[in-house]
Amino acid sequence: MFQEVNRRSVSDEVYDQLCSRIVSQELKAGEELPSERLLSEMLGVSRNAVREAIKRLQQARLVDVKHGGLTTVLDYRAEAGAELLPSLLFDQHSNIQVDVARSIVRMRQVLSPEIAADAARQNKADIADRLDTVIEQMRAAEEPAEVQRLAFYFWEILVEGSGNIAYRLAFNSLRKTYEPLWGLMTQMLSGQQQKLDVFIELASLVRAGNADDAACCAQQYIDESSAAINGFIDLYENNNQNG
Amino acid sequence: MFQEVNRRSVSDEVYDQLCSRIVSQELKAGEELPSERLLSEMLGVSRNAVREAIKRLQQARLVDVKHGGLTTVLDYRAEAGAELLPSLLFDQHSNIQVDVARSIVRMRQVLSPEIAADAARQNKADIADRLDTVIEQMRAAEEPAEVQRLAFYFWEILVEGSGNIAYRLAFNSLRKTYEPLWGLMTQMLSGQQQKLDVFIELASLVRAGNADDAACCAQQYIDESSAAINGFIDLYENNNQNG
DNA sequence: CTGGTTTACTGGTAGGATAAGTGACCATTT
DNA sequence: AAATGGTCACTTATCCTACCAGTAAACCAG
Repeated sequence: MFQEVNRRSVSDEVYDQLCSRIVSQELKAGEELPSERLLSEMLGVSRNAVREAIKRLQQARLVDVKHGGLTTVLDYRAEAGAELLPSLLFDQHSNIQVDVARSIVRMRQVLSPEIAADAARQNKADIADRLDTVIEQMRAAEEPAEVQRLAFYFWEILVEGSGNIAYRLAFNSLRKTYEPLWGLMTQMLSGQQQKLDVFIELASLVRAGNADDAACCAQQYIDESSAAINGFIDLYENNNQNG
Repeated sequence: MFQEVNRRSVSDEVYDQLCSRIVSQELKAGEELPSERLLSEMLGVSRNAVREAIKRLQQARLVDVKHGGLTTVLDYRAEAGAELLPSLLFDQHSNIQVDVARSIVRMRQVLSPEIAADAARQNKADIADRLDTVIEQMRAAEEPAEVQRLAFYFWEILVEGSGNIAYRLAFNSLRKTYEPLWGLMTQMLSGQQQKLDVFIELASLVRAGNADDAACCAQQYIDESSAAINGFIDLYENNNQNG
């Protein structure tokens, strides 16, 4: 009904502006940013806000700040981490960058089978229990969007269950990237997730500690899911080229 | 002879201190940070420095800042991205967290074969050319450390060649994580990389666009490499338990 | 019980003062 | 002429004070 008002701080605004200019190559690697004072003057904000924004750019390894010298732009492809993906998914006109989208789908596709395998190897009953709980909820759910949400939650549990913090954090990054597309995703995959068989099988394989079959089962599921998403990405790409 | 002086800014210091307290669960999820004014007083720094540090914590999704209210600590396992890995690798006493180290090795192990396959699928001659150049340099290199460095560079090229930005950024995160261990790594793997056969074969498979064999070849290499590293991690763990 | 007001917190923004690093330039020395 | 070291005009780093704005709880009037 009512959507929360979008309240953004000045320094967020500055950060986004600089970040998008760097990502869009408008500010190329090796180039120098204006000085903080000049920037704050040009943007009509306090130096404080500019400093906070630049600190964040520095943390994202998008710029190199040198005391007494100018701040230089770094090559984000070579330096930045996975936390940059959300900024890369959309260009300046809010169009989806299809190559970025495909990259994310692909990475998810590659990691998922091994995550399932590792989760099975842990052989922890509580993980299987949690998976079963989600399956029950999926059975009870009525709306496809709800089933969709639970399906992603199922995977979150598997990731957690793999006991691999690198998987976990990488998946957090991926999740943050496709979060703005959540509405689209549920539409795209609406006709798919109805059959719970795969989830049930996966949960039982994890409970049995059968890593190889779990990987195989997961791969089968994730390949289908990825193909579906990629189909929509192709569609989006073609539509955007024509219109 | 002379080593560079370690110059760190105040806000970096504040950030590290808060970050490590959150990661070490000393500040648990859901708990509230002291107010900015109080923090700046307790730490003996200006409020400005505290604000810059908190902005970075916010960007790393370690805290949730609410205007007019207190900032609360988030569950970093559920929220943070891969950029947090470097902070997780060492605990407060600078001991390596072996489970984190194993996680990183594992993720690298899982991704690498598919990266090689995707790079081969691109079928770009310039990638193969660059790989060949590195092989020549490896042949010419004398010190094992140099060969080691080039081996990692070889993989960087493959990652770039896969055309997958998610791989690229994830690998950047991994690289930043094991960068402080670079000295150790070269020692650990010193007896291994001498044989260039695998690299030569990989480069030729990429040139031929043979994705399946490239994946297989990469997997063979990366499995050996991972086993070697894991062996050292086990050693480290046992040594640390005893002494 | 509801809705407004006050108050005392919180974070957000602004901009000045001072310290300190950097690099170009210049004077001195050799 | 070349090397050394000082000066100066930039920059960022830090701190400070003031004020704006949101929050929540206490309080009060209808």
